[in-house]
Formats: sequence, structure tokens, C-alpha cells
Amino acid sequence: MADVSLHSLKALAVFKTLFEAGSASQAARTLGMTQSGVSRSLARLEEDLGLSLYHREKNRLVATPEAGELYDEILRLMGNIEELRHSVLALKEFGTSRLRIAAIPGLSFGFVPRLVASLLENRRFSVSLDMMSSHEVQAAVESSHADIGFITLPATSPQLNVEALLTTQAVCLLPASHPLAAQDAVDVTALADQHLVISNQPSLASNPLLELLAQHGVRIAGKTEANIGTITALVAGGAGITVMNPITVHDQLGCHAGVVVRPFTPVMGFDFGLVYRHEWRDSRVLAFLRDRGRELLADYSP
Amino acid sequence: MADVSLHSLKALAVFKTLFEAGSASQAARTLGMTQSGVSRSLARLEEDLGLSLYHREKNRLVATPEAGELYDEILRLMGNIEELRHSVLALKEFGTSRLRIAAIPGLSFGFVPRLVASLLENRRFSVSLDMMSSHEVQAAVESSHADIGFITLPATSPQLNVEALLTTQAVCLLPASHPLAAQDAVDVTALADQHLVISNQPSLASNPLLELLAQHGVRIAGKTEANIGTITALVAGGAGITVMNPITVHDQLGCHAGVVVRPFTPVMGFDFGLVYRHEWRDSRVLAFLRDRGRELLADYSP
DNA sequence: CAATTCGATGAGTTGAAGTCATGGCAGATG
DNA sequence: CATCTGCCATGACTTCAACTCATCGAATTG
Repeated sequence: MADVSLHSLKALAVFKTLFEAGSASQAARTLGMTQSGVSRSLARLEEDLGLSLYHREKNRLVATPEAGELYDEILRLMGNIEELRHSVLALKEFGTSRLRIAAIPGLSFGFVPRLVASLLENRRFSVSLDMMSSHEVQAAVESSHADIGFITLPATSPQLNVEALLTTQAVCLLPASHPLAAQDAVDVTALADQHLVISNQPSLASNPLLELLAQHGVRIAGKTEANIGTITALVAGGAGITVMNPITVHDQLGCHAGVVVRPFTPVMGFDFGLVYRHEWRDSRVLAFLRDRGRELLADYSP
Repeated sequence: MADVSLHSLKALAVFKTLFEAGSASQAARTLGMTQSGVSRSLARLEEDLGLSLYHREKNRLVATPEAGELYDEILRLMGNIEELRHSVLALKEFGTSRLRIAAIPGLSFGFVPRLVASLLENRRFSVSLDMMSSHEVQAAVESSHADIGFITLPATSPQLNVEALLTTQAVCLLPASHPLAAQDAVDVTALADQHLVISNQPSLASNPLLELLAQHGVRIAGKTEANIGTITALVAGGAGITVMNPITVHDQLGCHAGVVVRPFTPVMGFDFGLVYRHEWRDSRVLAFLRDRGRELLADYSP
């Protein structure tokens, strides 16, 4: 009595079909069993639950209100079971259904989310995605707080495997109305007396660019430091111009009109890669992320 | 293969116990079955899922990482099944596991939530609780947007059953430092030249009080209309004094110090009741709410 | 009223999920 | 070392819940 579930789960499935079909005979046909099987199954379920689910009226089954509510509950449960099935599928395919990712901000606004999305397609994965600086990513993976990290290269760590994913060259981002927008490319010397917007993340775009400016003896009018997620908006708003990696630009450009992208000279490389602990070397999730990541990155260089 | 759940649910339960017990023999003892039964169950499950859950090492079972993850998933699912069981219990006890309640603000900050809480004790109910004016409550129940309503009396409706729950007498709420706080009771005439805080809900405390003032020819210094949920705070803050029903006072007094309650004369009654459509007359939820509601209300009159 | 459709039920069948009995292995014990 | 104990796997047998089959009675349809 009220001992739901274990035995009766099959009966719940029969009941679900019955409720949807409206008649035992039809349900039986749907389920590939006999009408008497359905009839018995229902009778047992009512007995087990101590609930009257159907009235027998004129040799027809008429659902009670309770039946409707039970049906809704069963739908919920079936959904949960479906999730379990997806988990098992992920477990079979990847050997795990949990993944903790750490990524630099520059990749966290488009690339990594997209990557995670394709991992989750038809699978149930429990993913945690943290955003932090490149060094912190490395530390997180080393200390097993994350399983896989996305960082800027170069990076070395005796405890970690480092794989290059993509080599890019910095581009210049500026308002369409800006005088420099008329040029096909922007040289570092053209930045003289400009107001720059640069990332406040250490070791991303900021330092190399400032070094380059120093090397060429270029003096800028001023600079605004901002979170990398807001830089495109700042440029679009006319706060200044910026030089950054094309991945982030691509991920954020969609939402801001009036901003143009120009090649930047001299070439200033940004290399992205992923890191993981050695024991993940042969993991299938890693292989999936690597391969799918490369595919996604291919869309970035038109 | 990967056809989880239906047949294998029992096997999942066995696996769960096995994982917790650490050995098949122990699990068998816990489950009241034989070791060989557990062994077979595990073997079948691994076969069904296509997953290796345990290594056999030196005649010992050693859980694989996959086993741990599957265990977590199973815990989730068992939780869901437990919820289904509670739903069925509610369905058996009350004939429904869904309840839409509409209540006036004066009861919505303490009494009705407490009532709902005791309904939910050990049961899984899907409750929706809406707050609205007494007339809107009535309309909501009439139109089947709510099943049970809590209103101020009097109320009549040919379509609804109306039951009185409680008869109360308005009390006066004022800051402890207020001159009138020195009196044992506050008479309507004492309100002359006071600043009043009154509910902006129509037909709750506001109108009867204002009428009373008019009858006695009492002129007040001014009034602040506010949501009933904020009146106690306003009084505590020194914004004025108020006359309201003791239920709401009781529900909100806990969070504000420096406020005192005094009887109010002449007696001004507030009666609360519940309404429902006729078809709910014999419902067991209704009986529960009525009985439990009376019990709760007993705590209000010390 | 013949034909069809529906659900219930007694009787019989089946197979998944158990038990029993046994055997092999590893580690502890005296 | 012999023995004992606790572990797991497996072939052979058992059991019983969950079916099917066959049949009935009752209602609907044209």
C-alpha cells in the first residue's frame, strides 16, 4: 500500500500510456501488449496505491481527477528518469558526466559557452564554468579545482599538459566614425594621441600592447581600463579605441553596431590553449572538447 | 543496452545499497537477500547499461569512478521517486495534491503561510498562494482561479460557501514613546489630531475606521496610506499610529521593537472567513485547512 | 439485430529475478 | 603450515509477478 515505484514503475508507464490513449484497448495496442494486461496492470496499481484512478462506467474507463494529477507527477518522474538515461549515456561516452572548466574572460563570453553547449547536446552533463585570469586558471587546474582550463599561451607547468588551440593576431577595434576607420589597417604609430580602452585583466591584452607602445615611443592621450566584457561597449560608445584578440571581438561584436575592426600592425600574437592534468590525457571529454573546439574556432577566421 | 530504468530500477536500488555498503555480502544482508542475488543484479545492471561499475580485484569489488557518478544520479532519482510517493500520499489523504489559495494581505504575512506550511509537512503539495483584495479573492474563487479563499466577512455569494473562521476586534498600534501608550486602551476620540497610518487596501481597515471617525466627529491631523505589510514598520518608525486587526499585528510585531498594542474602543470587529465553491464542500483539504486554521488562530488570542 | 468495441476475469504460461550449493581466492590466526 | 573466515562468481533449480489466451457481458452503431 502506497509502496510506489519499485515494482509499480512499469505499471506507472502503462498507466501513463493508458491516460494518454484514453482506453485500455488502445493503450494495449500502443504498448504491444494485450488489453487484459493493461486492465490487470491498472487494477494492481490502484490496489498498490490505494487510489481509485478510473471509474468503470458502462464498460468504459473514465479517469478520475486523481488520475490526472498522478499523470502529471509521472510526467515529472519520467523526465527525471530520462535525465538519468542521458547521464548514463554521457558516462558511457566520456567516462564521466561531470566537468569543471576554468577559462579566461576573453573566451568566456562566446567560445567556451558554445563549446559547453555542444557538449550538452543530447547529453546530461553537470558542467561548472568559472572565469578567471590565465594564471588562476592554471592554478585551478593544478589544484584539481578545475578539470580543464582555457588560457593564453605561452604557459608551462610540470604538472599540466598544455595544448595550443589557436594562434590569432590582435586587431584594432574602433568606432565607425573614427578618423582611423578610413584606413585599411591601423599601425601602432597611429595610436599616438588616441585614448585607449584596455582590459584590466593582467597579462591579457594590456601589457603586450603597452610594451609595444613603449618600444615604438608612442605616447597615447590616455587610457581607460575596463573589464574585457565591457570593452566593445565602451568603444561603441565612443570612449576610445582598443587593440584586442579577435576571438573576443567576434564574440561580442554582434551586439554593438557602429564599431569596425581593422588589422593591427605590427603583428601581435595572441595564442590560446587548453590545459589539463596528465590523468586527463586520454579522456574522451578532452578529445571531444579539443576537436569540437577546433571546429568552432574555424568559424572565427573567415 | 542503455535501456535504463524500467526493469533495472530494482537493480539500481540494489546498486545503491551495494555502493553504500561497500561489499556485496554486506549489501545482501542489508537488503535481506543473498550475496549471489546481489552479484547477479550487479552483473545484469552492468550488462544493461554497458558500463563497468566495479572492478573485480582479488575477490573484492572495487567501485569505478563511473559507479560514484551513477550513485549520485541515483540519489537524485530516488529523491524524485520519494517526492512522487509524497504526492500519492497527499492524493490519498486529500484527493488532490494541488491547491490554489487566494488570501487577503492581512492574512498573507503570517497566518496563511503558516497554514500552508503545516499542510506541506510530510506531504508533497503543489500550492499556489496569491494575495489580493477581499473582493478579488471572492472573484478568483468564483471563477475557479483559486480553490480556497481567505477573506474578510461579511461576504455573500450564491456560488460560494462562506465560513466564518474568526471574530476579532481592532486594536490600536502605536510607538511605545507615544503619549497615548500610557493609557490602557485607546478610544476613538483619542485619535483627534493624531496622524494615522492606514491600509491602502479598500475595504480592510481603512473604511470602517474612517467611518467611525466621521460618526464621532473626530478630526485627525492627517493620514498616510500604505501597503498593509509595511504599516507596522511605519508605526515603529514613528510615522503615526494605526488601528488594525490583531491578526496582522501579531504576524508582524515580531520584527519591530518599540511598538505597543492597546485595545481600541468602541469595539470595531474584523471577521475573517474562508470561501470555496460548493464542490469543495466535502473535500478533505478543506477540512484540514479549517481545522488546522482554527488551531492556529487559537494561538493568536492569548 | 448483427457487428463492433469495450473492459473484466478465470486459467494457463513464461521468464526475470531470485535461492541454493559449490568452488576458488585472499588474508588473518594460532 | 594448516585452518578458518570472509569475499565473489556461477551452474542448476525455484518462484511468482506479470503477462497472454479465451471467453463473457454490456454498450454503441447503423
